[in-house]
Amino acid sequence: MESPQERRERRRAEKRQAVRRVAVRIALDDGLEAATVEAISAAADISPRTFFNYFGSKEDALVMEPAWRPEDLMELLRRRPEDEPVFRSLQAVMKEVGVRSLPLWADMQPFMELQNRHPELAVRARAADQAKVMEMTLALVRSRPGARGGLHARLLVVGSFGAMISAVQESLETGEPVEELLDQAFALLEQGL
Amino acid sequence: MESPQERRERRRAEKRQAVRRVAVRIALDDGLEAATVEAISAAADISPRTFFNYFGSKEDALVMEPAWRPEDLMELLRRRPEDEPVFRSLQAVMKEVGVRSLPLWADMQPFMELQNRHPELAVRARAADQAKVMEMTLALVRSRPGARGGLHARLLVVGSFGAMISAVQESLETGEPVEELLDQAFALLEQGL
DNA sequence: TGCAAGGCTTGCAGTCTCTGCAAGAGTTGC
DNA sequence: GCAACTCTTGCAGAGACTGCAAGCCTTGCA
Repeated sequence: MESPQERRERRRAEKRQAVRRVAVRIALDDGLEAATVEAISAAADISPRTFFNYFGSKEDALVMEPAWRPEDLMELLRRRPEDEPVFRSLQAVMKEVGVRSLPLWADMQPFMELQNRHPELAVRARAADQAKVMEMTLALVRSRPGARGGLHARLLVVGSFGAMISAVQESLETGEPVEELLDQAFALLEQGL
Repeated sequence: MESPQERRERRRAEKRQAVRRVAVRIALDDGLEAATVEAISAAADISPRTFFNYFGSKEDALVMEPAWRPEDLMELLRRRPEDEPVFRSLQAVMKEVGVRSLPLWADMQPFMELQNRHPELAVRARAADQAKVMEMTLALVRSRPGARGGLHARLLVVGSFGAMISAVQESLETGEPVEELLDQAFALLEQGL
């Protein structure tokens, strides 16, 4: 049975996705500059004001629903055993995050197409979250026993996130399973490029 | 002797830096939301319209002058010998770029402070260039002989840029020389984290 | 010195993103 | 069927950004 609370959340999520689809379609068909908030909300049959109840910014509606919020990722990291090597923790969490994205990839071809045409979109839309989570991850890595200097910690973090993003993009492009690609990516990082 | 052309360019660059300083100072003293284009240009003694002759966006004025444009970096990469291993080419170019930044770091303490408080600023301001240059680098890496698959190429690119950024930030924080840190970073990438 | 060409600065008007507020409509719980 | 709650919307306003055209200033040259 579904509680009213859950019901509301589900319908909200569905509406978000519906608006996203409309927005991306407009951007693909008529160009990015045609995808104004006014145009999107008209096509999605909501008021412009309501658009901003669903999305914090216009760009938000033009990129894929994120599979994780910064807090989620940090929570996953903190739950890892204290004595696990940091590299393994990062690998495990990135894998979890990558796999968790899968169900959201149902109808993402248009998103990929838009991402190819305007690669700066995702970066801009997620800049704040990205920066935040990388900063927190860096702090966490440094606090772990066995930290090997500032530069090493930084490389661990940028490497891990880079590996995840690379694996995801490669998977989207070639169709290979993300999990394997993630393992390969981390193996490359571990053993050297 | 200085040609009139050069003279104009120099004065333009000086003015850019002057406006930058003013903008960052306001953001640090009164908060980011107080740093409106109107406030900045008033403090810099130019009209708001002129502000946009110098900067493509407000955020542009709040981050450090970039040491390279995408074309510069690609040019550096293309000039590398054809038979050099890609990894070495990337290492050499990133080193060149890192070192070239040095003269621009004369009075960057305020920029660092702002960057610490709002880490998303630089990402957002440089998103388009960053995305563009990484895409082009990826294409170039893939076209080089000895390419080892899509995932490997992606990791080379994100790893190289990550190494450069990590080394620069670490150097800014600890005062260690960038060149050494860059070598260390690439050694870590090469031999494994 | 004086003038023509080209660059720089500016104001203006307009578009677009985004926000706070408050009114109204629809839902839910009892 | 009423009270509390949530959701949608309009409105007004701030702030980023752009194209255009007028005026100013510098530079090159006679």
